[in-house]
Amino acid sequence: LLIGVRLVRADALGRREARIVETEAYAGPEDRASHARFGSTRRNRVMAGPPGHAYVYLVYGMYDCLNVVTGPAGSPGAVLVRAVEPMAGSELMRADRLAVERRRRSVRTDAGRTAAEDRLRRTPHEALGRGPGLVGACFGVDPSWTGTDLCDDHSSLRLESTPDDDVDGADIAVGARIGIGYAGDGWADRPWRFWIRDHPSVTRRR
DNA sequence: ACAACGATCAACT
DNA sequence: GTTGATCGTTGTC
Repeated sequence: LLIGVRLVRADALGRREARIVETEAYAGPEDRASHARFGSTRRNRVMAGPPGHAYVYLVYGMYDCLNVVTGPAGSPGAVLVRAVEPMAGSELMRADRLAVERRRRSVRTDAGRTAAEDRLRRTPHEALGRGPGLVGACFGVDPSWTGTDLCDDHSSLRLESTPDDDVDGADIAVGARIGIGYAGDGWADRPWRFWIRDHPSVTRRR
């Protein structure tokens, strides 16, 4: 399980670090909610590769979502990082989230501009990475990051764990995955979403 | 070639 | 509780 593990991006810009507090599991072709459900394609082919690599895709035309490939090579699967708690480098996270807002506003009317920026300025620390699209924005990743070896200490984007990251099993809540109603009975309600109960950085109920 | 549709978020009522 | 923004991927013709 990835809950409690640190997501780290370290490069010339600096070091950002966040604790994973919410995830969702996606399986292979049999999972009607998984990107692997159509077999191997150019987009998802990394899902069938060796575990521990990044799979980043664009959703709704504007949000980049980060997944960690799971399972042995040949068995496609991935875990979506739905939310993180910032631990270090939150200035960089804010900067990249602002960059996303600026990108959006270039095709928007003047009216919405300052409102979005002001809101980000008021966004509390623990809410910076509260949502899969926001995780991607905080870490400045896009689909070109697909294939990055997250288990390699030399990768600028990687996973790290420390003894502090051990989570008590009793603190982990389980439920249905979000935003996959199209998958149908038996898959849409499959309890493959995991989060730290009552954690402030976990996405809210809808 | 073309049309439909999301593993979302924020701003509305 | 509803809706608009925005575009690559996928399935269909």
